[in-house]
Amino acid sequence: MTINNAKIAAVFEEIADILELQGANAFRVRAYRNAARVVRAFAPDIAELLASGQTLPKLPGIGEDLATKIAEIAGTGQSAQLQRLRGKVPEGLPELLTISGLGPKRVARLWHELGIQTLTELRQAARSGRIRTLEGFGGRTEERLLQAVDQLLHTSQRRPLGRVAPVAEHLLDLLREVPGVLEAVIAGSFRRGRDTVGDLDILVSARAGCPAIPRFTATPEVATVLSAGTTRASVLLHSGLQVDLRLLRPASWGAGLVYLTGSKAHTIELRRMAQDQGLKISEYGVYRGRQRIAGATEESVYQTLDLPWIPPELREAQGEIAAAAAGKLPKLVELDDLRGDLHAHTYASDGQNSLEEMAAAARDAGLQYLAITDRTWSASVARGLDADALARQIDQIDALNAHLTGITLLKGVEVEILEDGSLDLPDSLLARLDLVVGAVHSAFALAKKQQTQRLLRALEHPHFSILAHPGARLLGERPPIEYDFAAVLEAARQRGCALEVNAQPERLDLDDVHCRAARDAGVAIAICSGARSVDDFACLRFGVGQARRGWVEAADVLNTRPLAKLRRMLKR
DNA sequence: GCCGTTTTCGGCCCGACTGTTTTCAGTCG
Repeated sequence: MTINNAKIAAVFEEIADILELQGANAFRVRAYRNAARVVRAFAPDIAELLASGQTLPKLPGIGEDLATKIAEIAGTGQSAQLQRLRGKVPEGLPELLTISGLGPKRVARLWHELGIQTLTELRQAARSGRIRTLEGFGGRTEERLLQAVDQLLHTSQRRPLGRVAPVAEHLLDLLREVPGVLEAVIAGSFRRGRDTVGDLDILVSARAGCPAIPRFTATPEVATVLSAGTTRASVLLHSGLQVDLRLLRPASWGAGLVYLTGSKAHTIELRRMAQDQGLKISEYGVYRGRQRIAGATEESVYQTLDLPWIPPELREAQGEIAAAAAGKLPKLVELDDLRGDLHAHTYASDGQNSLEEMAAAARDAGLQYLAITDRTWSASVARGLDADALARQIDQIDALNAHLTGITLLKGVEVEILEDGSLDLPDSLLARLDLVVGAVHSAFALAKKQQTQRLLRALEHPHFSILAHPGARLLGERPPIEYDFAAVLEAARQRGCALEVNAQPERLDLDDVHCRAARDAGVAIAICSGARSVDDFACLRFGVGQARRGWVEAADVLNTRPLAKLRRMLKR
């Protein structure tokens, strides 16, 4: 079994859960959770790093003890501490912590006083009315727990950002119509552009007496009201999605935005800095003593700490605050910087529209060029292109370009990277194209070493231009393939190939962490829609968001180049 | 468990909501 960073993080999360159930010091628990977060966001594969004799660099929140534990897990795949802790609590107990409304104290009491160890036992106890017999637990609590268990069993956790966006924007429209509402935005991980969101955090700026909360909880989209106070409400939609609404006065708008946008780690870092300066930051403002000295805008909050405004996508406590303090924040790529799209399909393979329709839609989306990259014959899609069909499409595109205005089509293909790393079309044909996009769509479970060899061999093909969705993941459906990212990155750098950020909501691949590593390595990034219909160019914004989370600037992105320059780069 | 040009000990972000409390603990974000 290979130990990747995510697995090391999972060990720390489990240790934190069990310690919490044992009533351990809350800050010690936090240290483990913090370590899990830091390890997960660290791009190099730690197990490989250590195996190759290198040492783990100093990471924030990872001291001597945790560094030793990381080395143990990376080397042996085990944690003696976790083994020991697992013996102390029933196996199913940590899972109970995932129930909304149940924390460590209550779970521990349910276990000690009622012998509840699993979700099923919790449900039975609630149904039979045993929970309300405990001191401090009442009938309401019992009822809510029952609901929460059913909720947990019936809904999946995080959802792709691009799938939630339409719902989010609809709710904003509703809220903006409520009298007294001045502004409404989605904050939280949605605003930070994370690839998936667990819930929606809506922030509303309103005058006193604004009925936003009762109007919100009464909308037909709401299935269950979890809580509703004067400044805050929490609901479940029929889809199971949780939405939290927060009401603020205009004077607190900026402070509220900072707080509710997070991330939690970023917020904590800011609040700590404020403490050092004798200030206090809350969602209502920045205070010196009782006096509010800032808070109406986000800029005013950061300014009290002598920081420039930090783009939401960077707010992950990954060095952005230090960069801001040093005046070294990146100037992040924006949607408008994209001059073209380098990955799109037509009905020649698995797309739904013609060359002409795709060209027109791309032009309407503000693009100057569009690469047509249909799938090839060995793909598991109907009508994948063979050599003859691709040759015909090349001629069609040449003919079409002769009278297209405002947009240029580039000749490309999304070629299959076969299991052995060969491509399913001959180099002689690929040579006639403007660019070659290659991707893995099969044999996802190859061992890491073989998978790496496969990708490295593909990158060696003389006409290979862009490695599409390198991890081949599908959010919520398929985990990323296992491969040596550092080796692939180095090969791409040497060969002058780009790595794609595929903007399809289920892909967003490269992810943020790998975007940043690619940028740091000087490997070009291509932000592409992978469009299969004329509507799909709209998802480019999610790809841009992912790149922004990876600190990517316009100059790091292949398709921000003007066409002439792009052609020169592709020739190399 | 981490961290430190005021510290190697003693701190560690801050506030809202709920339920069952006669004043607050637990949970959440």
